[in-house]
Amino acid sequence: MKSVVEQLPEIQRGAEEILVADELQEKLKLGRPLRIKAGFDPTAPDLHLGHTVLINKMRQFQDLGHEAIFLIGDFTGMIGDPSGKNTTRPSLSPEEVAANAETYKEQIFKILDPDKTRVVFNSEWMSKMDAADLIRLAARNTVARMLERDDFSKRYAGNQPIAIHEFLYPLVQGYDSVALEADVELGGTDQKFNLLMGRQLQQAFGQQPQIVLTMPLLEGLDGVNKMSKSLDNYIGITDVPDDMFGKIMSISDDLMWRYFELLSFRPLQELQAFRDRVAAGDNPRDIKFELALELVARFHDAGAAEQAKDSFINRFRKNEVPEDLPETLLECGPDGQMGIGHVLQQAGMVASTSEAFRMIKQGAVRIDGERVEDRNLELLSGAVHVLQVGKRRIAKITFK
RNA sequence: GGAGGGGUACCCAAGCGGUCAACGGGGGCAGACUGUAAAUCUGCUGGCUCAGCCUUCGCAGGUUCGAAUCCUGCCCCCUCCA
Repeated sequence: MKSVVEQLPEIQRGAEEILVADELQEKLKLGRPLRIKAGFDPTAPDLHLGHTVLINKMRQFQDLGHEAIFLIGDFTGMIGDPSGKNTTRPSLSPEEVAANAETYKEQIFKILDPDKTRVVFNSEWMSKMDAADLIRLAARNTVARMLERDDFSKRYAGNQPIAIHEFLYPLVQGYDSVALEADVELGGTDQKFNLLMGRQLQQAFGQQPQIVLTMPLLEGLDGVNKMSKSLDNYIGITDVPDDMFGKIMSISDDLMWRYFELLSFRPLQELQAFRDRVAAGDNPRDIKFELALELVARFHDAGAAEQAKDSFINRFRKNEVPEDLPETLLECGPDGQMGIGHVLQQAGMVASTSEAFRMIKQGAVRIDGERVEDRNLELLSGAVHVLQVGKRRIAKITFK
């Protein structure tokens, strides 16, 4: 195991806050593997790069010889995290939870070492807790303390309802740390309150309090809002290589540096070297290629990454049509033809035929590279065409 | 329980009898310019069998030649009082 002095800077990389840093040093000095806990919601097994900021940090701890505990909050999921705007969530059946857990494993083990990862469910201990236990747990805290929390206090001040069970969420999450005897808990900055609750409860239960390490929330493709599926500004870790590569290339230059910091495994000196190159006049696009290559290789492999880069260059720099297009088969009517509006709509390239006509009017639609001017264009059965709407939507369509 | 204010398209927000498929802003999409970057300019942003037609302004009725706009009932939200 590396020395404390070697470990510290790596642990601090990208971290927003470490509470309390001195205590972390003390724990590291123990020289034993620390138990690193991070909790995940059981309802969203489709991970995107935003989630991986945390998982990367777990991986880093693993590499330093510590034990990563991937906690699936199947019990907490029944409550619904009050952090942010969420109000209620559907409760999941045990089968659904199990299925989601499998999906999680498939995805996280692209980053984490399966042999060094413990996957646990908090229903394991929470479902054994009876009402009396729960009341004792609740007695460890006060309403005033709960109201310190930002979203609660805002809602309270703004006359928004706060259901009593929402107070239980931080308590349960905190109790997870007690049950696991966690040494460190990782979470997004929005989780700070919940993470600190773990410290408090551990102390109440006579344990050494865990270290809280918060990571920033990664901005999505728009560069403003946090990455999330509902805002459709995400890069899914199961995205196919071409999509993933393309999405990374579409982020702004400013955002690129942020992604490098939080997503890349490159040493900090290398990142500085990239900045120097751009400052010296290099095209930031070429640096962005490096980022895209690294990330696509992580979730697929190096060959796929190179291929994605080639097809990106062919498509957007040389304006060629990519080789492996999504193919669609459409069936023409009895008259053996189909209007362009319907084609685009049925191929899922536009939401409605109205939108299709709008796109044509704006010069966004191309067939086999030729811009479509006539909205009454009919395509004949037996034909095969490559259709494009704008720069990003493209498909090969066979007419039957 | 009482008094007042409000529910308009993805979001904010005008409109208060016809000229409203509904001003304006945000967001999004598209075109130009580029590096599928940023910035900028332009256009679009309910649906359809698309030079026309159909359905939208919390819900259900009503008045009227004509309603998002007026009337009645209902639902929901906010503010103040108890």
